[in-house]
Amino acid sequence: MTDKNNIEIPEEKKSLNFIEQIIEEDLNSGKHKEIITRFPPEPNGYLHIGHAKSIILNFGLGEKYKGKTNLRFDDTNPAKEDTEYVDSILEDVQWLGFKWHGKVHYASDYFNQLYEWAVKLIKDGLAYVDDQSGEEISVMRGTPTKPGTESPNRNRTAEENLDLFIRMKNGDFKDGEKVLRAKIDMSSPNMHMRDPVMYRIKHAEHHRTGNKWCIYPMYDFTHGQSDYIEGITHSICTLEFENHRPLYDWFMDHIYEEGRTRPRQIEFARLNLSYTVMSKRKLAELVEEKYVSGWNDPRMPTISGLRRRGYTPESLKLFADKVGIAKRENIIDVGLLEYSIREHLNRTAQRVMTVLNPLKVTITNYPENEEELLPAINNPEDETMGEREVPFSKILYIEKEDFKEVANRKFFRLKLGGEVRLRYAYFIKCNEVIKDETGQITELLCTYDPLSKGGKSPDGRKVKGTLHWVSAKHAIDVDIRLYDRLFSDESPDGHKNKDFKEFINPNSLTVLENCKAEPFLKNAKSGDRFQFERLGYFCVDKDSFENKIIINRTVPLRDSWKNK
RNA sequence: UGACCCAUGGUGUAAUGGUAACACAGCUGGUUUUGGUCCAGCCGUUUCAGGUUCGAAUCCUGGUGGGUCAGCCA
Repeated sequence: MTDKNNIEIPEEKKSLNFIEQIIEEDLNSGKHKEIITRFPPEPNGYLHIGHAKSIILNFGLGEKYKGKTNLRFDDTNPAKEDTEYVDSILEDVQWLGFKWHGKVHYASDYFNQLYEWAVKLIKDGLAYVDDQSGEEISVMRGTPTKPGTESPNRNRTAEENLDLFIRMKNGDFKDGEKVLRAKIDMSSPNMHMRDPVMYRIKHAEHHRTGNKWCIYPMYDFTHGQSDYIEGITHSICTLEFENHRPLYDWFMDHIYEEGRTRPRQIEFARLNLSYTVMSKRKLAELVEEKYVSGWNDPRMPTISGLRRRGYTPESLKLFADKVGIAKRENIIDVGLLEYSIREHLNRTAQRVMTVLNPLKVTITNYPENEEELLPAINNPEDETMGEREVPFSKILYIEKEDFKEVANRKFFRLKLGGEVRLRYAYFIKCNEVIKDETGQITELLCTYDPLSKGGKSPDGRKVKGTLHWVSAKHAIDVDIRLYDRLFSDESPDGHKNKDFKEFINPNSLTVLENCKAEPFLKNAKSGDRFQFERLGYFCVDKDSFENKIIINRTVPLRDSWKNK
């Protein structure tokens, strides 16, 4: 490699994360010819950006290593699950641009097989039916530092256990009356190994199996086996399942058949984002208590919320890439997410001029009924997007905050007696300020320099500021929703004795009505994204109707002018 | 007073025993018909203490700090 005669430039190899390293080892060693991963949501809520990280990881690995990725619903708890969530999850995964291999899988598809494995474990003396109440079981389990106590039912014969289990299945018992437990070790230092419950009785209707079953397997007795059935090679989950891995392996040890693919569980750190909460329970609370308009409120960190806010699938992939994969607990600065959407939209978004808080400007030396069309660049980062024409006339709107009667030299926008450029139009100079009785500025009287058409100075004189503007006569009215972070605290659920809702930002939504937009926006459709010059990236909301366009601000432009 | 896991700039992620790299944030400055973009520079004696080694962010031991586990949730 360091041979001086060797003129080969070593390939710049992007470093692998620890999961990719494991996969490459497994592929190189021949342990697996092909990898199969899976994304296994429980359909009991909407997906959030943390799930997006997991989806991108699992499907990304499948693509990178030319393997497969399954989508499997972990639907073993009929009390909490619903097809509404199934539908939203399907939509979100597809929106992110991923295609699962084959059909959609459901853990409930495996209930028969799971039942048979349970019977096998009973016959092998590795599982027993326990009559104790939930509370008794809990007490008998001990604590992390004190070993548990064995159940009085622990040494029933296989025959008795089998009979009882069949009767559980047949509906002979009420909810909670009996459970099936694995017979492992009540004194294990790992709580999960203290005879974990495998099956519980729930007389509830399941969203897919209806009333066929009244016993349902627990997560631990379902997940690994589902992986096994599907031939999953790498079962990737978050850190809190680390302590479950010995149990995952224990069940696998007792059902595994030589020659089949044996799945391996690998854990990575879940995503945490600053200034928001990520748990399904807390997000549901925000929805139920109407702090937001729904799961897809643009302030929510849900995939559907981000989508409505204007985030693109590409931006979330860019974000996931920057965030990386590791085992360290983390809180990612929400600024990184914002950077990611700017990065994508800067390259792709149509530019347009819109005035949020209009201030009337009359060009006193511009002919009364004259109007002209001025060419404007659609995206300076992408020539192929071409140009459009923007109408100019005597009466215009500029942004209120772009004018100050008097200001220091750091303020290089419009001031009384000062000159600025109107983007793609002319240089204008402000000569007079008109105010109402209360002293509020209502109008500016300006003159333009006809020779500066297009914004180029004819005599080489410079202006420091360039403003966006809209012709009053041609402007269309739009309503704009400005969003700020939902919480005012960096880690709203990180305070011991405080409810996360105490940190809700009361100003997370500002609605501006009758903003003035360039006519180009007339035909904008729900979901269209734009850069409003000098302001930020915006996305047309689905709430828009016939003749009123409603627009969400996705994210402001970076602003290095932090005077004010 | 258990088991398992983690520890590198403000925030994340690399460096796989051989000069601590990249991104974001922040701060300077340059370019610019968006105070955007783009470009350049600045910003860490790798949690501590020992040990192994010619050489340690990396391996070993111990400490400290943090996380997870006591659902018939996933």
